[in-house]
Amino acid sequence: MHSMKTILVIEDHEEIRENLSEILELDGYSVLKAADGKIGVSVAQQELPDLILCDIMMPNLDGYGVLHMLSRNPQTMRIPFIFLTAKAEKIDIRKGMSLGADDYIVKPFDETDLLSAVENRLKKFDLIQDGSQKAKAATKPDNELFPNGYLKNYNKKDLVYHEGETPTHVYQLLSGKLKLTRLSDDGKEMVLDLLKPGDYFGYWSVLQKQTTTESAEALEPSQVMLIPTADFMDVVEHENNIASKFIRLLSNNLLAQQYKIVELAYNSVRKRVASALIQLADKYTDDPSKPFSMAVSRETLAGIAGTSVESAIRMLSEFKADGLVEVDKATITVTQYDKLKNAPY
Amino acid sequence: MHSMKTILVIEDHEEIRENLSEILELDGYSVLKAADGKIGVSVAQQELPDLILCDIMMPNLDGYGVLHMLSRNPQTMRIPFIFLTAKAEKIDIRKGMSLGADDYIVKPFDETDLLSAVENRLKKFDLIQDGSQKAKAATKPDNELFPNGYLKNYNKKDLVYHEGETPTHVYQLLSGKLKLTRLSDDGKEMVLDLLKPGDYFGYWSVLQKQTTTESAEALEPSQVMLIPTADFMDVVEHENNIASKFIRLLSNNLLAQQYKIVELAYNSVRKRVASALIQLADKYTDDPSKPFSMAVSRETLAGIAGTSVESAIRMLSEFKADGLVEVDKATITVTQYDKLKNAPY
DNA sequence: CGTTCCCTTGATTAACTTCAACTTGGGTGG
DNA sequence: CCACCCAAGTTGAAGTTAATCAAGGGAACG
Repeated sequence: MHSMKTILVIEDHEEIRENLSEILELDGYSVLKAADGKIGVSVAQQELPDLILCDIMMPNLDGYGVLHMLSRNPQTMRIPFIFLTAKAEKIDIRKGMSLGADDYIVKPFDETDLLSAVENRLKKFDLIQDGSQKAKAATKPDNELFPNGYLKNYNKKDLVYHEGETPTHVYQLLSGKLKLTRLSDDGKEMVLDLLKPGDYFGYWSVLQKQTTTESAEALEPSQVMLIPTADFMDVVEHENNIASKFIRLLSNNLLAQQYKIVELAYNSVRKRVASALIQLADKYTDDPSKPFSMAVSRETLAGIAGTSVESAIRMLSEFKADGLVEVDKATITVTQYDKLKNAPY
Repeated sequence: MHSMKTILVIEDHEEIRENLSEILELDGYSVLKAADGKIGVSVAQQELPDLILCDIMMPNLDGYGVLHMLSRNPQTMRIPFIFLTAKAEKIDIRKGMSLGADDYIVKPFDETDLLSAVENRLKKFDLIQDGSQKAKAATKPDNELFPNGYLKNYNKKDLVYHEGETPTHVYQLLSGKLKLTRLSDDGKEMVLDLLKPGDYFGYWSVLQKQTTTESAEALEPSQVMLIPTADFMDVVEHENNIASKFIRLLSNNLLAQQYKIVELAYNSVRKRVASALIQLADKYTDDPSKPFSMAVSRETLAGIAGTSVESAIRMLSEFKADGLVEVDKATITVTQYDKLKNAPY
């Protein structure tokens, strides 16, 4: 498939390093290993691999340092560079991307994710001798829209995809709840949208042919259908009714976001938190008139409202004092939907 | 055309009232006149017109009062109600819409706009005996995408369309500059997007089949192509390549708005104003590296940044003091594009 | 030549974030 | 089962930011 590409793995944990190497070798790559940043840089400069996978947190020289040093050498600056990162370190992602990393893989990683990220980056890299792989017959069954779609389950806090990745799929949420979030420059998390079963997501990045600009995280155990991007594009470009379906979805999202923009610009935090609760209730209940309970972390709530966790909590206790909501541990119950919605301040 | 529909005009200024009546009568409507709100209400209840045009600012009983009173009477509550409003009274629009007005016409009004608004409302009203006007052959020339599009010129401050109207067209800006704005509940104006020649706009409302949620205002003399909505939908639904073009436009807009959301939620006003200037420069110049001058009112700038006019001005003078921009009357020149863009705070 | 609109600046006030300390609860390992 | 720990939630106090209110300047327009 690929003519023996060489990949350099820089990672201080032996177990992870060996695991990675094994996966890559099984897929037919030649693998170089380095146990810390310093070794990594020297190997990279001697061997000039086709791609580099590099951990961020390492003794001696960390991942940022490696990237920085390699990007100053003309011979190594163009080698595709993918960071490995632990789930927790949210803010780091932006830092790395701004330094010029090409992609991110979050540990613990999925085998498929890893290989497709690697493959994607290599493909993008040698676009010179490209252009020979868009054959594929045009046979589309009608009952199953996306024949190559497959299912995957996510647990609470799992990421379906991550800000800055190359999109590999388009997604449809089948069950559970997800949030789409984006980090600001100073690492605060803004919730762009909440998803409910049936919602498609992630397709805008595919349509714009750019890396994802937001992350998708499960709020509870969820089942998602993954549709390979090529599949999706194929269908959208050749099937009229599907195209217009996505046009409608897009314009719907667009209008919802317009509303959010105005709200964020000029409404008080109190109003925004109230609005966040309403949005949650609207998304996740059929009949908003009766009391609706939901388990939302304060952090998520703050992210929807676009405020600090502390402020969100303060507003929440105000609402509680006013008898609009009830709070029991993590469970928030909206008892006075209408009053909450129409509160003037 | 219409079987002698009756329209009631409630307006205290005789000149405007007569002018309106004349236009409507010429178009074949039967017109009733009322010189103030009180008279208007009694005429409406006696004559039960098919549609009511009503000024807002009036002695005795103002437009809101008229609407309120009529909406309490079962006989009159369903009569389509269109407000007439002077350009200045921005905030009033929301108030009226929330009271149940169906549409707005801004004075001084364009004859065509007036008649199409009236016609639209009447059409929507008797959807009972509707359904006999979607004939039209399917002949679409390829060179001219939208054969029924026509041109129209707008001067500075003119509105192409107005928040809350029923969309009658989809638009493409051919020359000039436009802003898309939306008012917050307390009447502050947020600029959702700036448009440059070539941009399509207003199509999202058409695709969602709902009234417009934003206004489009010319920032300088501009030429716009107006495409009837039916035409647009026809083309989008049946021509693959056009559909995918609009899919791309939509997803592009969507991503731009995501960015704006995060910025509004968590960035300082200083950053937002800087960002607004960058956005202006990016939109309206080909080479952002060289100094770029633009004539923007402080109000518009504040609207883009989502802040008060005073704050926008303060930031502007800070930038001036730092040598990043130069200001001469209304003309702002960005001299240090990069510094402005990358300023950390 | 007055009036209006837009811009600008200063002073005050209100809102919200940040920092820091403390509480609670759920889970884990001894 | 208890002790401990870590994460999430909560509260108070201090500090910052930006909106608001108020006043005045200057150009433009009739």
